[in-house]
Amino acid sequence: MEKHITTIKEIAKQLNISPSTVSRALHDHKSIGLRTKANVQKLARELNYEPNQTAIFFQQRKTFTIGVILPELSESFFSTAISGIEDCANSNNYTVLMGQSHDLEEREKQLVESMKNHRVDGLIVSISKNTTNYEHFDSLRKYDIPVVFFDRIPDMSNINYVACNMASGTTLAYNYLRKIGHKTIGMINGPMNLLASKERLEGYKTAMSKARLKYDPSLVISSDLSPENIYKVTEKLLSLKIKPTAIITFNDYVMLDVVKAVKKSKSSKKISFVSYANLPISHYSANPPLASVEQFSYQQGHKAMEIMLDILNKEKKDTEESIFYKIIIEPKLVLHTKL
Amino acid sequence: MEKHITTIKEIAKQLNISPSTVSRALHDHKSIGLRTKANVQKLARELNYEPNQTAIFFQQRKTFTIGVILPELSESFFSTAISGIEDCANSNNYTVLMGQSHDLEEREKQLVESMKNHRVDGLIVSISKNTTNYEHFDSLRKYDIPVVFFDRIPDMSNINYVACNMASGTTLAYNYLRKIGHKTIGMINGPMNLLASKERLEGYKTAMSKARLKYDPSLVISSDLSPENIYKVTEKLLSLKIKPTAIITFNDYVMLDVVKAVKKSKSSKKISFVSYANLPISHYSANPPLASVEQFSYQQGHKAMEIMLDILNKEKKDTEESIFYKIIIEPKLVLHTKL
DNA sequence: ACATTTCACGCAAACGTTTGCATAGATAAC
DNA sequence: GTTATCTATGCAAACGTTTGCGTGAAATGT
Repeated sequence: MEKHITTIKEIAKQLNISPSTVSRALHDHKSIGLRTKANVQKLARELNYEPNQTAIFFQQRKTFTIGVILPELSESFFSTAISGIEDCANSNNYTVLMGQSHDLEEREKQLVESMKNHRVDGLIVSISKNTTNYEHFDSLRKYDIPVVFFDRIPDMSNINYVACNMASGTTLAYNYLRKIGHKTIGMINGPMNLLASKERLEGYKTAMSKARLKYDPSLVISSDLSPENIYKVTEKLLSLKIKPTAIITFNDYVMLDVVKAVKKSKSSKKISFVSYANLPISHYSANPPLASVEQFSYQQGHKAMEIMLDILNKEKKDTEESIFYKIIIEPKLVLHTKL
Repeated sequence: MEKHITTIKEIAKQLNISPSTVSRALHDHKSIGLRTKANVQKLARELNYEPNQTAIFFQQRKTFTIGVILPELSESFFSTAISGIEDCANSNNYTVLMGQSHDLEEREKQLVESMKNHRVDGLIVSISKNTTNYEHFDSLRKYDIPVVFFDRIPDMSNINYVACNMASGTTLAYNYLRKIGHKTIGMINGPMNLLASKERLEGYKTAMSKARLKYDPSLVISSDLSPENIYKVTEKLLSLKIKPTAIITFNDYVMLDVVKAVKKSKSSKKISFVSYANLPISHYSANPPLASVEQFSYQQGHKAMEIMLDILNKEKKDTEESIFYKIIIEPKLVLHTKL
């Protein structure tokens, strides 16, 4: 393995032709003679020529790279989602540049900056839960870098996104619990600055009003998703005069903490759970949810990337019509059978 | 937001100085006068100058990008590991280019190729379990792209790697099970072409020989990790004359399938498990393992990146001594208390 | 006052590839 | 035989940045 790196120039020199001819020959350009084309391709193979992408990226002002920023890779929802993104990207010859914000706005900002400087062709983002300001995404417009949000999306109208309809998911969950006999159904929600929390609440209310029931605010409690806080709000829920017999939890991680809290409280009654599937094996757990709202994380990621490709291809044709893609994925209620 | 992108050349023209001076001024080069330095920096800020990394990458033959290839992002072991990689990379101004092989050798090859063309500065790899040939990594030497393997490492000597000592982990597991009274301890291992499987077997044997026990091969069965196969080998293990009262499983995913199989078999005896922690919440499961061998995935990823940085910095000094980093992380046995 | 050093900056090449335009020769059209 | 068309190729610029080398001018030394 000689350490020499073959360039177009060298091939040109060896064949006594110009670099442009070599370049065109390698691209199978029609204006190159069959003879030279064959010669070039043969020599390229012999010398083990490999195009220098960094040069091409620079020259073409296109990197075939998509930036992905998400809160936490170790959260299974996101790792599954990025898996979908990567699969779609890869089969379209794009690669994925990745960064985690760890739910810090500052870090998210830095990552956007970094991605921008890397000249990614597009950015797919699930925003940090602590992000309140979205200005750092504005600067991307200058470079024509489109942004597609998924799952955790900012509350703005002029954006592309793909997300799951948490409202209808919650309605499904509520209706299911009623159907199997529960009368008092509580909910431990997330922080209200998240759209996802608002939607859950909305779905909860919708289900009740459709069933002509009166909404009792004390049955729905917001938490900041920290274990301590979840413990506190669970106690609060269990101390109500009319205790819930079933609880809808913001997600599986929350459920696990709620289960713990319930155990500690030594509540005599058995409480049923419905959760949102962040964890692939939540139904293996000791006190599994009766059902989970499936959010199709892989599909969300995949779809986000599809949208991105669409946008990038549209851009080429320079149709300056700013249409925003807003894809809503309908969640499904998955019933868990006992093992 | 005007769509104009400021370059060094423009700053130069506006100030009537040369681009080289601007470049140096922005880099705080000592040979630039304080006056001009200030002027340049002021104008750069005003015009919102942002360096074009693609140009820099090209010029410097350095991309500050690390490629990461691993089998499956949705496996929590790997998503946690890449989280560690990314954190370390990010705090050292590197970004991460990511690809999953889905355990396919062909795909892995393509990814290596792609990463090479992207001119990543280094490559961190956990090889696909179906990879038998490692030649595709050779071509990286030509570009001086160092490779660091982690967790799933090829059986070669001239490589850098960081991995967990599965042998001693298994010994720990075995000894623990003996200590709490188990006499017949089975193991459901992975495919023997994986080093990890060999090590587990080795650790199993070591534990036995240290305890002056005779190794019974029928108690240790290899599986190909597919649910069907796991089901089959579990049945085989349960049909032995002297049935195991405890089973060490290759990892948590395997354990879940084994638990299922045991349930189906309606074996009267309760079987205890010890597993290797791939899943963060395996101990929440209905039939949780008594203990898990903690593999420190985050730390493995982080360490792999640290090694990479070390190699890249050494390279700069051009010391042509090829030393290979071989980092072994000692696993820990984590005992699970019942919820 | 002259030699020498230091300072502050500019010139130009280089990194590898692509592409619009020009052109020499060949072929075809009339 | 002249003009028009086509084929196959080369030239040179461009993408934005960095850097070795050169050079006037100012500062320092004697």
